[in-house]
Amino acid sequence: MPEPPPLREVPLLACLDDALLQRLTLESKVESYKSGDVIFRQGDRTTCIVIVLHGFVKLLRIAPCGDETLIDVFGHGQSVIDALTLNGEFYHVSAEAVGATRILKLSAARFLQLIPESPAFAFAVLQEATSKIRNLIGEIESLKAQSADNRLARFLLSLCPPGEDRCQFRLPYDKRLIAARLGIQQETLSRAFAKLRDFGVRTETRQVFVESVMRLASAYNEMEIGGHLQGARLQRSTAQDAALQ
Amino acid sequence: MPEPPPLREVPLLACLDDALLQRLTLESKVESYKSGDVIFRQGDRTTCIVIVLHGFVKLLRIAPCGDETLIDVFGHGQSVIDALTLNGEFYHVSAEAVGATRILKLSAARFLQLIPESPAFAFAVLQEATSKIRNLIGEIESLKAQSADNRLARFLLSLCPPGEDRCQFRLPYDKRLIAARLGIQQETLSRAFAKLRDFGVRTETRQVFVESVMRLASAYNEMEIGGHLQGARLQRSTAQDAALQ
DNA sequence: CGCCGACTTGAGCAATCTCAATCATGGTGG
DNA sequence: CCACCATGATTGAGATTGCTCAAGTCGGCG
Repeated sequence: MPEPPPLREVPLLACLDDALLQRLTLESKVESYKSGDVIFRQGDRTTCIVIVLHGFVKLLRIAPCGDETLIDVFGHGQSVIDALTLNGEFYHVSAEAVGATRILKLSAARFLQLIPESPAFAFAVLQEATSKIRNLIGEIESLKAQSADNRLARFLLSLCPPGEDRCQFRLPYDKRLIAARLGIQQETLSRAFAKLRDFGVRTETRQVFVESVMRLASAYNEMEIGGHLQGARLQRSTAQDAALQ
Repeated sequence: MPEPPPLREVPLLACLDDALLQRLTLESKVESYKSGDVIFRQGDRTTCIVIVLHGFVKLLRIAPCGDETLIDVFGHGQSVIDALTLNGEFYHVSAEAVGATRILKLSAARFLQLIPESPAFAFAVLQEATSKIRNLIGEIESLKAQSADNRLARFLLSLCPPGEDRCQFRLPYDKRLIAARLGIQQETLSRAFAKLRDFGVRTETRQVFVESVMRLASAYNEMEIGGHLQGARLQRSTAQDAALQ
């Protein structure tokens, strides 16, 4: 179990000098949650910026009818940037602890004050935001263009420790949550794992053994072809009169 | 056909004083494209920030196998913020003109210089980025939790001019592109339109007539119940040992 | 030992895709 | 002015993917 990392190791805060870091963390607090606890709720007024120190935090969107859709999962050292709003508005997602979790809560007000004061900080926040955008775009691509099997393969590839071709690792959280992350049901996830067995992926509950990352990667790339080229090449679209309304 | 809007009307630039706006636009240029022209290509070095003056710009992700996935569509006055990278890196998406389009290309280098110089500008950029994040989150929610019919209804609702209950409007671009935006095939889109006829939505090619926005909105909300409550309420997930790897 | 939760597996069903045919529509050239 | 072609849109039929419901297994823990 890693100790709460020095705040310097949090990318978002790495650029702050001592004085600013001081000011930012003066009103901050470390909190612990148990699995399922709500950290903040969609619709509540934005009061704090959350940084995960230990464990995982999941972000959900809650529809009027009560449906919960998993948006993102954050781990060790990550800042929950999706929730950032600049005008003291309201959270547009809810955050819950996954397993026992420890987080740092920064005051949103202080956080926002610092942006104009420190260009480096503003830059770091922007960096975080653009990288999150890239992330979400990848997610959308995945959801729109890939099958459940593909998405699982991609997910597993992202978990393989770099460097080794044969490797093993633990799934970071339970399969129900992984399924939600991939946008499928747990039964479908189970079957997707079963299909990957043919490509050298074995699982024992949480533990995953990958015979060859290369093989898995090429399976990932060929699956869409192996199936029958489902990914639609977009046609040209015309909008002669592109005037809206 | 609206004239190219004064740059002051572009939200991203509204906060700049004359001197800074001058500096930013010194190296900028206005360019015209015809339908399908590539504005920038995924993988190319990031050289400019694009603002749409007239027409539409679509963003695509291109997979190694050649599949193109539509990520986003931008219209009049919007800045193509998804493409922003801070370290003079590479575009991670491609941009193409949809119909005849006129855009403003700002120098990315100048753009980045301005961020530390003007806190207000940094704030505006960040604002744009966080609002894009909200947007993409909505997209993901839609893709994960809603049926094709729902997504179309939601899309149409977003196009209805505010205030009126009975209304009509033109679709901003052709149905193939709309289908791609919703993550479905054009045939499926066609059938989705057919289903909405029962809820007072009629179409004549590009023109859409909505009998009652309220009715459409309630159809949108009830469809998931009317069907059979497909949206999975997420279960609690445990991750006792949440240590990654 | 027995329960509970997480995971797996099977069977049938629903949503969506694919392929193919048809039908408008608008522009073009004779 | 009209035949003709290209493009977009619609519709039908069958294949596929993923979902739902229902058992059944496995492993840990009181």
